[in-house]
Amino acid sequence: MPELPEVETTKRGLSPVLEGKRITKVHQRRDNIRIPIPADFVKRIEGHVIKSIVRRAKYLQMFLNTGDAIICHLGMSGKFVIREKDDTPFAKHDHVIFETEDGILAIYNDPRRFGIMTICYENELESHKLFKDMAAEPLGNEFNGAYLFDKIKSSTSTIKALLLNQKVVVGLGNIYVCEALNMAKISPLRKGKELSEQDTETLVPLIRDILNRAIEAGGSSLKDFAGADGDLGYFQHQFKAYGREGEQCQNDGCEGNIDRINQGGRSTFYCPTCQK
DNA sequence: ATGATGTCCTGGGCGC
DNA sequence: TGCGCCCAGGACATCA
Repeated sequence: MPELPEVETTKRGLSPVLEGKRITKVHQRRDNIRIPIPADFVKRIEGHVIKSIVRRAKYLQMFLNTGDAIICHLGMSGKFVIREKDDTPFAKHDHVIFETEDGILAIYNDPRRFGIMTICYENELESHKLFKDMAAEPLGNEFNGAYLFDKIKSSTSTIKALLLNQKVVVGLGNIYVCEALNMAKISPLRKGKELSEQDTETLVPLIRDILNRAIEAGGSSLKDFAGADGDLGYFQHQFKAYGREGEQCQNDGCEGNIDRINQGGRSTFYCPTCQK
């Protein structure tokens, strides 16, 4: 389930393979993923050079020397696989493949097709409907306790829903929201307007901390990349609350157990004993 | 305007 | 063994 750290890791894995490289061939094997792939997608990329790759929220933006930007979202099951070009046939869910001038394949594979692959002019990115309403990056300077407090202080939505809302802060998904709230000892059931500025001052550094540690774990996974199977962005990571229903809470001195509840059709894992 | 719910999609796990 | 059911989940669309 790619959230910010997985997308960042994917970006760091793609950069050395694609940046500065000419894309000699694009294999587009479907018309759509979650939304249609533009009809001129292949034509606008083939023969051109990827200047740089940037992560924004859970999106990758690949800037071409033509002034176009490829926009890519991994959805929930999307990933890039890197391998040298050979005779191996493409797999069932290999939807888009970028082939570089030096014979490397960057394969976008996405079984559940919740991802996005599209393209737009670089100078229209900021006003693009996918990006125009986005909140601050959680690892950027703009995101601090006061920022978060201001975004949620009058909301009757739960803090769980608010942290998942990309207009409040981007990049967080179900897993890291559960983890951050557990570490902050804040109940996912509390409404935004019930949090104090002290609460948000506690929460923000913990969000940054868990994201940074996950990115670090992702970076370690890339070091072994040459010997691995070529899958970018997915790595071993231990969570303290997520997926640990029935296990003891790991917070210092807490003897409660992790519970699993349903919020908005999604599972929330939290400790009712210490998360108030 | 805000918040809650529905929707898309496939593979894996489970119960019978 | 196989069938059907449910679940995972990001973000937009739609409804109240």
